[in-house]
Amino acid sequence: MDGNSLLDDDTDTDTDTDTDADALAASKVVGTQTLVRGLALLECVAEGISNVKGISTRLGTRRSTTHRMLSSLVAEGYLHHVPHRGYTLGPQLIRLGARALEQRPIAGIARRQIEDLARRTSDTVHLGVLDGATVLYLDKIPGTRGLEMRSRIGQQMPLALTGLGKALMFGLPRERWHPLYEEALGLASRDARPLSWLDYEVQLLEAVERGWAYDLEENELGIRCVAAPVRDISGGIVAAISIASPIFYMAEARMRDLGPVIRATADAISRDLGWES
Amino acid sequence: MDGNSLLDDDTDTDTDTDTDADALAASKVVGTQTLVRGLALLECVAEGISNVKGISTRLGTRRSTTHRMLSSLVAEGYLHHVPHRGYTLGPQLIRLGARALEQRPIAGIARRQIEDLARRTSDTVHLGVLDGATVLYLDKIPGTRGLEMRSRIGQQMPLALTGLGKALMFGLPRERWHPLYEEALGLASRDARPLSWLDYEVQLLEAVERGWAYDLEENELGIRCVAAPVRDISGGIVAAISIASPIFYMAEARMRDLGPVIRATADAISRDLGWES
DNA sequence: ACTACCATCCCAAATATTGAAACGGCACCC
DNA sequence: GGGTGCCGTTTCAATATTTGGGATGGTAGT
Repeated sequence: MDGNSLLDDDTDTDTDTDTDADALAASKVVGTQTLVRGLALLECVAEGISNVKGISTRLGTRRSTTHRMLSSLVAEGYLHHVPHRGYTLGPQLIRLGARALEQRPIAGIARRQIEDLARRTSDTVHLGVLDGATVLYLDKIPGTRGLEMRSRIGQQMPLALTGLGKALMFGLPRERWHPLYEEALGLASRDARPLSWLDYEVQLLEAVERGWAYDLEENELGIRCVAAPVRDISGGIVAAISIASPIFYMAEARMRDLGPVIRATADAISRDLGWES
Repeated sequence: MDGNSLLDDDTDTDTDTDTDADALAASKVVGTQTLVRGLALLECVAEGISNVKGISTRLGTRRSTTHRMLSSLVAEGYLHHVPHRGYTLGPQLIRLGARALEQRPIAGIARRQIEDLARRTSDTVHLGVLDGATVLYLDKIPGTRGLEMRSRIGQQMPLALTGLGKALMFGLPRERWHPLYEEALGLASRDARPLSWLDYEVQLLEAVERGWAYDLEENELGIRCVAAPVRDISGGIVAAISIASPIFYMAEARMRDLGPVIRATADAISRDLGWES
């Protein structure tokens, strides 16, 4: 589907027609081909391929074509161009990204609540939604403990290895859990916790029962978090929030205490979204 | 229904064939027409036009064409589609927006410094760059005084009416000041301060001399700020930072004291960018 | 029930895109 | 400093791609 799961094949290798690209593999584009190509180009640049040649080979288009598309993108502000230096994502994307965030009602509605939560706990609070096999951070209120977390709005993390992600998985059918677990292990940054699938499933079931999820350094070393799902009027899970902190401030006892707290905030947001009881 | 009559400054002198669209007026598109149309479509949705009909008339394309482009955009995650409800900007844009932010070296380099500044002053600190006649917020460290400002990363504000913007104007040729001032008055949210151009110019000149700029509630009522420009290795101004706070915490005396402080941080960032002396 | 409007699909016409070639220049590497 | 490779840009004929009218089935809202 949206599999842009390549890491960095980058330079060269191909010689003649077909290129290495999966771009052609997805030749059964949905609607307007040219448009899809242009978007692929954007993602190319997003991945850091900043030269014309690299982009051409990656997309399977000739130089002049690539150049023409690049011109449009630059003219519209979607890309920034430093003449003999390369292309980078432009200001228009920053703007649209911000707009996209604004258009999510959840982000606005939850703002107050999670700010309040962050203030009361002094910890970092995240708001995230499901996006494929990942969790997409929609908002972040930094903690006031001095130490900053690496997370950023707009970032993505493997679903199954974050507290936020686990809370989102509450709402998914159980048969999807295992594939997500596997995929997360693949996406996992460093040598992740060797938590077996059996243990994982048991823990997730317990979390569902309990109403909130824990993350014990599975995603980021030294960081623990507690997370709970947010529901909308239909009762479905549409987002999740989490409280995260360095392990030093997150003893097991505190995590247990935080459970009902985050649950309360999550439910409050849910009620703001029209959820009942 | 929902109007398609957005305010546009462009020359709408021609007007003959279809719709009011300026899209056709810009028929001298730079590169690939289809791509440009798709981007225009994105901005349409960004402005809140969420139905097919509205978009069609705005762009001057027929329904089937519009629909085809929308399909592509949805399939790639750039738009989100709720079947009989409309289109909204999608997660892909949130991602790319975040990436675009990351790709700006300034944002990363300045992070530490402005975090530090925010901590020391307890106020909100902004980082912004020039974008046309507006200032584009690249980063924001919220203050710890409880009161939150409305600003958000990715947002734009009229250049001439913000501290950040004035600091950015330091680097612009003086003949551009007046048009920017005029444009800002046009963009100004509410009935802004009736600061005459003459007074404005004098104050800006003083600010240049001084090395930092003030904003006395010109942009947001009840908010004052102090701002200073950031330079790169070429000596040109590439960004600006500001300290903002509710007027209660921003007596004139404090603003004067804050001048050298923000100047020091701005210069420190500049040095990190390669600026010398 | 009835009337919009929306979501989709099809296909011939023609428009807009493509890619090859070419040229001047900049950059980086010997 | 000379060489070499990539970049930026333009041209043009061939054609693949987009276009849009029309037609259908469905969903909301009245």
